[in-house]
Amino acid sequence: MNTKGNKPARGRPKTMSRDHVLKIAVESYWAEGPTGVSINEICRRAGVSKPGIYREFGNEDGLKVAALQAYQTTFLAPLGDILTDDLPFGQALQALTDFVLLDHKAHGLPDGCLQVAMCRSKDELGMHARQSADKFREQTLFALEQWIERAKSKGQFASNIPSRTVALYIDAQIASAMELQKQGVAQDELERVFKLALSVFS
Amino acid sequence: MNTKGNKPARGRPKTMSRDHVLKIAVESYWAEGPTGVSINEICRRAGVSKPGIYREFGNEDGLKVAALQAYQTTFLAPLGDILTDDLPFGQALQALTDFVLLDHKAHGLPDGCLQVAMCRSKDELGMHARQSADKFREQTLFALEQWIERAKSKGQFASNIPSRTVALYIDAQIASAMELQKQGVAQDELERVFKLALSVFS
DNA sequence: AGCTTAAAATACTGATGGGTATTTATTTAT
DNA sequence: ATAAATAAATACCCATCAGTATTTTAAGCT
Repeated sequence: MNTKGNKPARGRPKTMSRDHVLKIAVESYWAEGPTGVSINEICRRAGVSKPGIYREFGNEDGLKVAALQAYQTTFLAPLGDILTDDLPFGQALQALTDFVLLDHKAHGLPDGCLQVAMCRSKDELGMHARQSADKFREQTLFALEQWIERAKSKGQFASNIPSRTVALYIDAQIASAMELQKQGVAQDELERVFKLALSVFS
Repeated sequence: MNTKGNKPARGRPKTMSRDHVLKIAVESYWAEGPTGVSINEICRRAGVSKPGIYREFGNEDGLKVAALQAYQTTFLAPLGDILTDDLPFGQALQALTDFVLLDHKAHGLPDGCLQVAMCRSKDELGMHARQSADKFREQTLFALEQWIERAKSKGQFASNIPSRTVALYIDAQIASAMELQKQGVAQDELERVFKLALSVFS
């Protein structure tokens, strides 16, 4: 909430930057998996003491929740926008393709998707991180579903396949594409695969 | 190789069953992930001492290799058969669907796919387990590719999409379906999603 | 200056991890 | 009987983990 907002009346001034720690945590969990990095290691990388982390985030679960939410708002917001912007269906599909083909390596960011990774390693996570991941997944599936519903009602999606089914399918295609990216599949190959996946709609 | 084949001339007779330990290991890694269960825990579950495991499998990496290979031959062989049986394309697609829709829970087995899980947690694995997972993945992609090539040459697959692209796509659909199963998605919903995925070929 | 407040850093705890040294038990060969 | 061989079981080693108690440092307040 406040990284700098209200300075307390007295006491030793805070030197640890919550945002800096979060950035390190997001990139670490993103690159190495939510269970692949320890708090000790994150402390080392962020140049911060362990009690500092615990004062700021409570416990490991709290850090993971904060990292996941930071990831969601920073890197997954564009996806939500595409689905709620009410674009013509074909245009939205193109935007989806662009989103998926974003070359993270070019921006110095890991491949893959932290949200997907958290969902997958659900049972090695704390309660709150699990809940946060589940909730976001639900919201995304719902947004996909509503988007398909709208496309149907606008006559841009001619099919009697249940919207929920289509939502699950598209969600899976996005996750798969990001997985392929992580595996090092070339961008043009990735594009062919994803466009093949979307070709079910034409 | 030999669980009982050659009995050594002398020494205390072996009581530990390699197959029993492997069965426990496969199910444990399958259900909880290749990094989600420790050797200590597998010892407990198998009712076997730790040095016993190390005598039999060398180290953790060796146990994972053995478990993965047991999984591959036991549960993934049918997939390979479908691809090499030279069935008519439509029939092979149906067999693929049946394979994916196998209800593991009904057989008391975990959902998801250990092979896929191993590939995904590659960088938390030992060298040999990683190599074994990679190799099997390559073989599967190659089998898929050849299968598509054959369908093309038989005129049952009319498209100019590269076979490698199609192979990556189908591989992703199988993995996605197993992931959905693990998430508890209903069988009929799963079937709709998978058939939607395969509808790109008709 | 001295007191209070709060964060930083160090050092610790107990549990668990992978892996192993050592001892004990059970067999065959002499 | 005893020695050799081999597996089983116990007990251990050291690293690392999540989490915490304790002390030190740096500020404001009086």
